[in-house]
Parts: sequence; C-alpha cells; structure tokens
Amino acid sequence: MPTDRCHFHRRHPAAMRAPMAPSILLDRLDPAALFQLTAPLGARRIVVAMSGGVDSSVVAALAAASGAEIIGITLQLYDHGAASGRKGACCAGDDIRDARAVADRLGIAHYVFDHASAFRETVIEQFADDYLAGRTPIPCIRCNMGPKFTDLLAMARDLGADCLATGHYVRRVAGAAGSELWRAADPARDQSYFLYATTDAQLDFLRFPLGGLPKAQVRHLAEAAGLRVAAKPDSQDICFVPDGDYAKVVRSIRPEGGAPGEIVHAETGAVLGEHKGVLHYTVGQRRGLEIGGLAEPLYVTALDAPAAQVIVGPKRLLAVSAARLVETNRIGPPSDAPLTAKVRSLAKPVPIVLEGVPGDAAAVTIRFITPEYGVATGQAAVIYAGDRVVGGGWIAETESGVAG
RNA sequence: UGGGGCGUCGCCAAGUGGUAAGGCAGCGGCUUUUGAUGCCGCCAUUCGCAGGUUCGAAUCCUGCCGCCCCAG
Repeated sequence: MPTDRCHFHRRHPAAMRAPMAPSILLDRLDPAALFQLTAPLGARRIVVAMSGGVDSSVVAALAAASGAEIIGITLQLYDHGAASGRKGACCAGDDIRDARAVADRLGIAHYVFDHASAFRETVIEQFADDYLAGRTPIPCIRCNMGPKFTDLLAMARDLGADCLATGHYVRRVAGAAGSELWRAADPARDQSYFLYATTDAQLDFLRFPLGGLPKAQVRHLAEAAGLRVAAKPDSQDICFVPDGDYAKVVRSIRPEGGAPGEIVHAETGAVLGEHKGVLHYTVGQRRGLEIGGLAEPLYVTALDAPAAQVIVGPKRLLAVSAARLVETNRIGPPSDAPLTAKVRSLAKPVPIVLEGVPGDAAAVTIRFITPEYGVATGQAAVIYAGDRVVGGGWIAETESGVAG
C-alpha cells in the first residue's frame, strides 16, 4: 500500500440494488478471453482502475458481467475546485462521483483513495521541473508509471486480486517468452505510447480488455449497460490542468520559474524579440512567438533554460537525425525485426536504427532513417517492432541534421 | 527649407485609371488522453491627410504632414 492516507468508501455489493440484466452486447464477448484469466471466473477477483470515464467504466461493466468478484478503485489524484466541473478531466470531483455511480449501477465494490499528495510529488512537481529545465514533459506516462501501475497495482495485489484491469487501448499478448505489449487494434485509439514504461512484472498482472475493441463499440457497450458516462467526452489535455493553461500550474508549483528572456535566431544569433518565459514553449512550436514580417514561419528549435533563451529558426532547422534516450525500459524479448519509433503521442511510427540495448534504465540512441521534425527533450520515444512495443525512454538529447 | 525618393492591415509587401494579391504575426475552429505540428476559416469599404481631374483613382494633378537619401 502506498504511503498515502487512504479514505475508504466501501460499497457492499449486497447492499446495492440488484445488478442490471446481462446485456446481449456484453454476452457476446468472452470474459475469460477479455481478462485473460483461466476459468472458473467465479473464483477470480478483478480490480478495475476506474477513472470515471467511459472506457474504464465499460471495463468495469465487462468485468461485472464476467462472474468474477469485482472491486473498482478510483484514485483521487488532485483536488482543485476548478477541476470538478470540467469536461475531459479525470480522477477528481465529478469524475469520482461518476465512477461511484457506475459502480453502484453495476453492483460492484468501489474504493476511493486519496492519492493527491503522492500524485503531486511524482507527477505534478516533476512536470513543473521539466518545464523549468526547458524540457517538454509528458505527465501521463509518469502517472502510469507511478500512481497507476505501481501504487494502484500494489493495492490490487494487497486486495488479493488476480489482476488489475484498466481502460487503456492497448493489447496484452501472450508471447513465447512471456507477456508482450501490443498496439491497440483500433489504431486511432492506440495508447501504447503512454505505456512503454510498463515493466514485465507489471504487465504480467495487468489486463487491458478494450485493446481489441474499436472505440465506437465501447460507447455502445456503455449505452447498453445503461452507464451514465456513455456520452461523456473523451478525456484530453492534461488532467490536472484546469483550463489548458498549464503555465499557470507550473508557476503555482514553482513560482521562481518563468522568467522572460530573449528570442534568438538559431543561425544569425540576432535577438528577434522577447518571450514570456521558457516554460511557454516547446521545440517544434510555431505559434505564440509573435514575430512577424518574415517570408517563412519561425519555429522553436531549442530552449536554453539557463540563459532563459528561446532559440528559433526556419523549419529545416528542426530536422533531427538521432535522439539519445535515457532511463529506458524494455518489454518482452528484444527484436531483430525492423524497428520504428514514435517521438510524440500523435506521430506515426517512423523507421529507426537502434544503437544499444534498451532496458534496465540504460541509455540508447535511435537514429532516424529520414529526418524527424519537432523532437523535444522530455518527451518519450517509444520503440516498436511492428505492432509490438519493444521499449522506450525519455528523449534527453537530439542530434540535428538531415542525414540519416 | 536646394535636389531626389518614399508613405498600402501589427510587420514585410504586390498593385501605376476600373473598383485593395500574397507572406509573416494574430484570432477562431477541426484534429488530439502530453506539449506541438498540420489543416480549415477570419483578418484594410480602404491605400499619410485635404482638395481636384475623371463615368470611375491606392494609382493622374495641387497643397499640407511625416520619414529617408544626396547636397550644403
């Protein structure tokens, strides 16, 4: 159990209204296959990570229909009033109420743990520090690594669960050498990028029942199960940033950061203007520089946090030929197949050559066959062999140039 | 206070009698479980100001204002 003090909100299934009638839609899916558990499921205990969104709610519904004993757990990750009524958030305020309502509806147990202080330390403060250092953080991965796949997973084990199921769109595939992590069947929904840091041990215990389903079907399942979250908007943006103004969050955490400075041209060294703080920019960014009068748009090519400088230049200066990854993780066996890598969540995987062996926090270098643009330190690079996640790491350094 | 040049959207800039291109910046939207990128849309009834010529001018004429250059 994590160090956080936990507030229990135990719901006793017996005290609930009678579970809903089994849905035809749910019946069509084989629970044993969805949750990768051996029968009889009646003897199994599944913990479901419930964020209050559609996806994890459907996982809970699928689990509830499986015949296993189900315990829903929701982590309260933060609690600023501004978040409570917000669309697309998770894990605070209304979302916790939604999760509880879904659990009630399904007739399953539901615990809420106050995880706010741990989340603040492991995710939000790291997020702020990354920005102050001129990096572009990606808190969702840190959140998966810590609160979800370490802390919550430990809770599930303590509760005697056979597995922890989440609503992530990613597939867990039984391979010859153990569990493997694969991209979701629905490529538009794939979330494997956010899960590259999952360890083999964690993966062994995790289940992702939605990995093989298209999003539309998940919505239908939510409707069929009569879940009030069926039409809830997908979460997006950073969950703990109330209105998209992440800079405000950074300043509230680290008031000393965010000093204004010069905008400098990468090639001429000319000072083109002033910026309102390095934390407002990321490599590859175009908008917000407020420098006009040029024939070509200007992009941020680098951030020099110590000098408080934003370095800018034309798009061609964004070309990156290689990136050094640190704190790497490896999932499953190494692969001899041609590899690809994603350097942003929305990027397409591009062909790379791997130098070094990822895993055990080792540093490796990925070399792009064709130049990649907008590669920012602090982001993750995730390495794929086909649809399988081989591993990944944090981008610590990039090598500019058009040569592959 | 002689000569020459220029003054078109925040910036750059086309347009020299026919009823204001484009780029950059900005704004809005789409897309998106990170930050970006990308894409789409919007963005000067008005051309330093005031008169005049003309059916019609940012484009021609006059005056004024401002800026620049060369002379002194």
